[in-house]
Amino acid sequence: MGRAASDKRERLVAAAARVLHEQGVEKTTLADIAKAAGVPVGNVYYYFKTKDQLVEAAIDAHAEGLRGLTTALDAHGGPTERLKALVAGWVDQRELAARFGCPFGSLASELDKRDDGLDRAAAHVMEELISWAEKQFREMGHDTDARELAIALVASYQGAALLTNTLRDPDVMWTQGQRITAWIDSLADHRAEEVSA
Amino acid sequence: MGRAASDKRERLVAAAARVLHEQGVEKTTLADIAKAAGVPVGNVYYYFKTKDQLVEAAIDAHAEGLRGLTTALDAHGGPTERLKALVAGWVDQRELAARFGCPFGSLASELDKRDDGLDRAAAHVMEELISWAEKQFREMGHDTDARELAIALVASYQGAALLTNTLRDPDVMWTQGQRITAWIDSLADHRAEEVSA
DNA sequence: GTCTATACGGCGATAGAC
DNA sequence: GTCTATCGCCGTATAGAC
Repeated sequence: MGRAASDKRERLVAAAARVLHEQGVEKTTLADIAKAAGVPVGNVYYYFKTKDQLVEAAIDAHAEGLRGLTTALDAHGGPTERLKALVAGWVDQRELAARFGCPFGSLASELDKRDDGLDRAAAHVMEELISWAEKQFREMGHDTDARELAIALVASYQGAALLTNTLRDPDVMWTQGQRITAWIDSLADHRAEEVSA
Repeated sequence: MGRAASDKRERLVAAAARVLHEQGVEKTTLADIAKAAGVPVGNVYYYFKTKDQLVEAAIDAHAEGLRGLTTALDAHGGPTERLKALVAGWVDQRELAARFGCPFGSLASELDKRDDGLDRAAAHVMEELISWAEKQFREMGHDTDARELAIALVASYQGAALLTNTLRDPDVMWTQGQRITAWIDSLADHRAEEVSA
């Protein structure tokens, strides 16, 4: 595989991730993606055998982006700061969420209607996010309910993103982000209180 | 319009609401809905001019179902009990949520990708739910932040439903329902504490 | 490797018999 | 009012020229 080939493939995947977010999986045609990537329609099949494979590549791109984010967060601060930074990143994307919802959540929601492997691929990415958050809560001293808290965190965000989108109001995400941040802070006291007690 | 006509119309709408939830809007064909309703395919157009009008009728059915639920809840107990009963109802549907997500949330999420009026129709139903919850919080003495709390409640549920669906695990909804219920209880103390203080 | 032209199937919607 | 047959479009996927 040559250099130019990889370049077009990357452009297709990047365009797919963006357009699938904006339009949804079922409404998006290969022509839409090809046009956004600046690639002739029929040529898509040189890089991807089916539309589903292109969707899967877009999911993988989300997975890599998530890994890049969590790796960057792992480099600085403590678990509480890392979780709050995660939320802050979500709040920063509130304008996008108001227009199209959470880039990955709306994708997962749509893929969940399917029986093929694509729904499980999306589930795996979501699981990675939850696991990372779970690890942070465990570091904060929440040994027994770390996973429950991680799910509560991600659920709060996903629900806030859905309402932000449905109500077309970025302020919803901002307000809920404040709530979630305060909630994380209240959990940060957990170990400190036990230690000082 | 005769009796038989209304009957078929109702069957079509009921089938549409169910199949749209299970398969999603874009993946569902008129043939799927007609088959589920026991009505010949082409005959659908006697009752609905377009597919979108049938989807809109399904949204209206959700709206009426919601109104029936809130009306029933209004008849008993105080605002705290009503909100907890609402959550309990969601938890009871956790098996369905694990398979297909929240019946209305997944619909709203998909319709949000569209420009036509259907997305606003879904938004209106979501707004009704939020407004009802807001009223309950206001009755509980949360005058200033009732709407913020109502959005937090609905968002928590919608996010929990999304993760329940993605992870294919009804226990997620059960656990998060417990959390939300405890949270409502903690808010119920609000006015009592202020009064007793 | 890249792109054009086209085959093929499916779905929304219509026409018209009964 | 009810149902069948069918049209026309569009989207995926393929064949094959360059």
